[in-house]
Amino acid sequence: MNTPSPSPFETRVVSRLGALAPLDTHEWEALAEAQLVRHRVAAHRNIIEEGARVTSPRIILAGWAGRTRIFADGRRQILSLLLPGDLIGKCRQSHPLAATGAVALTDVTLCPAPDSRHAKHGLAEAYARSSALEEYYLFRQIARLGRMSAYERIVDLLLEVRERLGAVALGPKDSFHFPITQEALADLLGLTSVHVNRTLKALRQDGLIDLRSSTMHIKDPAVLAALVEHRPAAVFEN
Amino acid sequence: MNTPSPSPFETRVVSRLGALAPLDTHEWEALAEAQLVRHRVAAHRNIIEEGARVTSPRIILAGWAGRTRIFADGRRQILSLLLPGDLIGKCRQSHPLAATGAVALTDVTLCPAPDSRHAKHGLAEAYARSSALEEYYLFRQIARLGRMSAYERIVDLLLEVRERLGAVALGPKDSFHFPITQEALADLLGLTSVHVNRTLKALRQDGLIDLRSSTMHIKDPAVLAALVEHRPAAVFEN
DNA sequence: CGACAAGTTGATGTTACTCAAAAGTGGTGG
DNA sequence: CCACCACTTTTGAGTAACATCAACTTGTCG
Repeated sequence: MNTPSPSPFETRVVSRLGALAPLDTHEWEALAEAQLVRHRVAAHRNIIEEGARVTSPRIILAGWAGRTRIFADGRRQILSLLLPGDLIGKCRQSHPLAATGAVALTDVTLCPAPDSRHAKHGLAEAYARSSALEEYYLFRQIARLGRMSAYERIVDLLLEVRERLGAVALGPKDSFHFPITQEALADLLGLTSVHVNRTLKALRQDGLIDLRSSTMHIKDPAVLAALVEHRPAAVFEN
Repeated sequence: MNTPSPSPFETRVVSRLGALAPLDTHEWEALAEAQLVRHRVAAHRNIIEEGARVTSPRIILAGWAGRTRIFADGRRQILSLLLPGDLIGKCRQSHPLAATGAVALTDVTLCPAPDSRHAKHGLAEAYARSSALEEYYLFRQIARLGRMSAYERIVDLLLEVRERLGAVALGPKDSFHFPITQEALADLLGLTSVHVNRTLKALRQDGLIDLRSSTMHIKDPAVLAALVEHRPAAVFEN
């Protein structure tokens, strides 16, 4: 459960927060220290049970997770994707009403998120911005599910993941690790895994992507972006 | 643009905030005063343009509105419903990144939302809770779009509206004013207006609802709730 | 090498979309 | 009060997108 020192990769992950707002040395230290207390969750395991009491806030150091809503008959909707650097467990709202579950889509490593109340303004600011971004992606997810075809949904999601990972873990030449199963992808995009499979095949045949052994390579981001009229990341000033 | 005194109805609307958190007399006064400055937006008109600069926060006194995302080819997705008593324009997050548009689905009356910074803790608390609720409904909207049939989507939405209006404007015997067009309903639920029409017909034939001249009557809420395994409003303890 | 999860493919069924037109509704001005 | 208009609702017929069911194949890991 504990590992001596954070890897450079994970340090980079936590620094996503630093990119969201300037942090002072005290806050950087708090983050570095937080990383020493790791917690791992195996793929397919729940990180938070749906309807559970509020847990203390955590940061995802590695792996992909998702907020989930499970139906009584077994249907599952992944409400939103949680990627390395994302906060989970909601520092954000004093009233964590939205008791959704969270599941590890791959093996996931977590660490506690430093309390922003004991910190300077910077960390609280970073959390607030992270939360604002999260809301932006929720709206995007709604538009995707409500008004896009299967083909467009996948394209739009790929662009979103690329954008979100960009700050953290983008590989060379627009390729990145894409470890999610087609089953999970289906639950995220409101489709069946069979249809996801066929649609990915179509994307490959159209020469838009190259997906092999969990590595996604986007051949031409601009072409994808045009398909879903994607405006490059709503940049926020200040 | 100004009307002398708030009607009892609208007073009741603003009091939704009072139901979310206890307010002191000073805050009640601020709310009462805010209502004197009205602003009307006709149906189909935009309240906020998509991508516009942040506007000052407002409260919906009357009418229905919706956050929107418009696609270049004309497709429209209503991201969320904004009902009387709801806040619009986001007091909530210091970083209003999510620059969605907002459209009046019916004639809408607005008033400015009192600044919570000048107020006691109560008002800020009420805003925070309102915002937490909003997030809850966003998650619900995602689950609806991603994993429910047209029939279920409408049922689930009706229960949500009933629940949200309940605090404010529920008529006698589970009937309430339901002024939204089938076109707007379609854009909200990710369907076409034709299919919404047919599905409403099915709901009527199944004896679940009675919808005449914009008045929705739910015959047996429990039956509807069973159809979508609806748990009665996530009540939040202090 | 065996076992199990994940990916792939085919055949068929269903839900929801599209196009098109008719019928209802409410508001406005003569 | 009626005639007209625009908007909304309703209905029909044909189609496309996606789901379902059921194999079979390919990886992965012990």
